Amino acid sequence: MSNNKNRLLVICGPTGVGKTALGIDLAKKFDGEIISADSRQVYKGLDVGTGKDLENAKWKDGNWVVGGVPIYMLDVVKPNEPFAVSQYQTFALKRIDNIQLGNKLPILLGGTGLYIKSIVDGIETIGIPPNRKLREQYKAKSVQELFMILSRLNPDLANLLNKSEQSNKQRLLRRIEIAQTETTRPKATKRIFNTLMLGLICPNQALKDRINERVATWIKDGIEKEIHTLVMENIGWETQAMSAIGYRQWKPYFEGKMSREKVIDRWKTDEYQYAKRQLTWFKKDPRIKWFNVSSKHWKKEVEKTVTDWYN
RNA sequence: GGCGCGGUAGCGAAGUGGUCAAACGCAGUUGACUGUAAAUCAACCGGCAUACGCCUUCGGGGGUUCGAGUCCCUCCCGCGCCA
Repeated sequence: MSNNKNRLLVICGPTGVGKTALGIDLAKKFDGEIISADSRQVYKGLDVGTGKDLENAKWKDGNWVVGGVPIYMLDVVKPNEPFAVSQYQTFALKRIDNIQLGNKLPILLGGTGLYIKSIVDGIETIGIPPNRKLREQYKAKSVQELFMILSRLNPDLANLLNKSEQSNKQRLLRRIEIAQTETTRPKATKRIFNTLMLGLICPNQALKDRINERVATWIKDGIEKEIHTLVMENIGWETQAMSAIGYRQWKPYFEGKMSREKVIDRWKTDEYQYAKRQLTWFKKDPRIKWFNVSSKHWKKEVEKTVTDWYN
């Protein structure tokens, strides 16, 4: 396959900067199709609060199509099912292959850094599945104990961990899992693309404003009703899907323990904090070309960058 | 008008004579993160200083004390009860 045929355009950035709109724009101009890289939009039934922009969308052949542009990796699992990067990687890579085979430009678009990483860089240990038994067994152990266990299994790895990682139970459990299966590790998928990575950004206050506006819109668009439906369908608050921002915050409200107003405040704050975390992740990737959506000609600049790369 | 309770760092809230620049939570800042990633976790978080440290704080003012956020007096403000 020639280099030209192996293009992958990536659009990333924090929540609320307008990634989707740009993606659709570029898809139209460069004959592309979009693969969403969003860990919560994969869930069916989580529409309003995850910002799936489906107003003018049509469901066609098992996928959403907006303005003639297909968007894949939305609504791929039921809200009571777990979903992880490995599944994402598998499905998304297949999609990319298909799009390239159809001589179109795949556009990987989203705010989930790890998902993007799984496509662009691969994840070495991605073939090691979670060990539910182990997780259950070690659930009650302290962070210190887990660290000791890991140290015994793989001292070198343990010593590499920084303070943050050493205190992170979730991550420690995962590391123990990996250490235990080290010898039988399956080969990881590694693909090399001709990649252009675009990052969208805007000044802090502007981002905050955008987030506040979006939240207001989502409330108007019926987030409460959507959650009510999920609750009626017995989707538990503890599910991965319901841990999404804009959903989990409503738990105390539905239980009559918190006012609507407070829930919404909490929601906005969490949304903003999330955006900051996304930025922390993306900022350290030197391949990303950043565009400030508050500046005047950012779209033209983006188009120029893509054109230069495309030709 | 009387009695009672309370005013602590951006917010909430501990603290009752020294170990208090002041627990803890939230917010904030910076960051980590290769199968939960919209998750999970870390550091910092009065001012100045890289740091030893120095300086200014616990409603205002005045006292007691070697020493006060902590005790006394007084004033201001909020809440509750009685008038």
